[in-house]
Amino acid sequence: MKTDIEKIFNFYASGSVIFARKDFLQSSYLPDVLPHRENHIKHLAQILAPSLRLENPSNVFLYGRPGTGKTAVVQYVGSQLQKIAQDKNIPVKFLYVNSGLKKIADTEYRLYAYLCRRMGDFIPDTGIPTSSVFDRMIKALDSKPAVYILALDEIDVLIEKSPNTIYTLSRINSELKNSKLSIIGITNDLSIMSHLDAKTKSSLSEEEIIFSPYNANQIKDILQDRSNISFSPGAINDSVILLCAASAAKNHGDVRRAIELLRISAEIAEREASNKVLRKHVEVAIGKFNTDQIISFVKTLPEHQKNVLKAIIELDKPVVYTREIYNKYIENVSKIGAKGLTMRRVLDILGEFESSGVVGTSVISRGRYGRTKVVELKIGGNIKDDIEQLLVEI
DNA sequence: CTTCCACGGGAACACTGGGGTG
DNA sequence: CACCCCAGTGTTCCCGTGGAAG
Repeated sequence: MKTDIEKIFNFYASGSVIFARKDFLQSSYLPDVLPHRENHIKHLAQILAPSLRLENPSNVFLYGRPGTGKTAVVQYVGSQLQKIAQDKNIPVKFLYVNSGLKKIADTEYRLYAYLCRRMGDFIPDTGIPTSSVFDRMIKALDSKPAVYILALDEIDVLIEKSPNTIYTLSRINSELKNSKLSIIGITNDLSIMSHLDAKTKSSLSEEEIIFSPYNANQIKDILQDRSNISFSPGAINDSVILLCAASAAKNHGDVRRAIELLRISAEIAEREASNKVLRKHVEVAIGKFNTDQIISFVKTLPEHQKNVLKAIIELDKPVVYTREIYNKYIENVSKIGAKGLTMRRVLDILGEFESSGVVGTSVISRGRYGRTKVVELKIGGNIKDDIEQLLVEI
């Protein structure tokens, strides 16, 4: 026993034989080269270039599925622009904000407050009217003449929560006397624009760049590039990369997923004390990837949501109707003397489950017997047990 | 054509955690 | 200090509506 443990620790202590630079496989890592996105980079650079002559660049909208390089392209072009502006002493400021990040910039107030802070004006998390935060933001932006380029990642979150924010931002140049501001909107939700009025829509998307999913070959190239710098020589071979690429290509060409898959595979290999990553490690990683996602989702669910999910699982039928779920749910919670939520709320919770892929739903009309939602659990048999176990403890 | 029942949008509310002002 | 104002979240309440069985 003791020697086993010693073996494990010694193995890790002697350094990794697989990874050379593991941090290059982290999703936060921004590579110097973005293969197969040369045209997008050029296009965006052309749009933003006028800022270097202190002209206001067009607003741009970037569309594309997750993991198609939108964020990387924006950050890459933005940092290059910033660098050149700094060298030549031109007052161009590139501001990247992820407006999907909870509690940071996902509401009107928080976005303005965040921007103020970036500009050095401290704004508390709450307590001040939004309009005065807005005024302070304008003041900060206008304090010195500059061209600001504001990249709003996951802008769909913001649009959905408060279309008003986007409306205001798209008109902000009439409030600014000395400075100018252009917006880069980044989203993977193509339908989101329907929340906006025609004027705002056209002003925001003066230019549009579409990011189509990578195909398996392109993902392979990207993985190859990335593994050259991340792994020790010989630790990884083409067939492993191909397998990761194929799996990700099947999932809408999400390259982030491909890289993560590669990393997990390598971690599994390392844990098995193998000195190279093999196909079997990737196969394990693919399975682990899917289960891990659902399990961590269930783990972080609030109590009410857990109870609803529990009701669905306990009914144990291929498809269930809302009424059945609700009755079961009420039955369960009243057993522990709790009150339980309204039907209306449960309906919304089912909607939340659907958007996270745990269930599939569709609305049908059963004629005389009214309208109902058909709910189908999308959790496979093997993880279902794990999840039931998680839910028992509530 | 009627009838039924949940769907789903929207308003309103409660509550939390935090202002600024006198 | 007390007091009222502010934003955000999760919830309830209200209600018009879709659409196939009967």
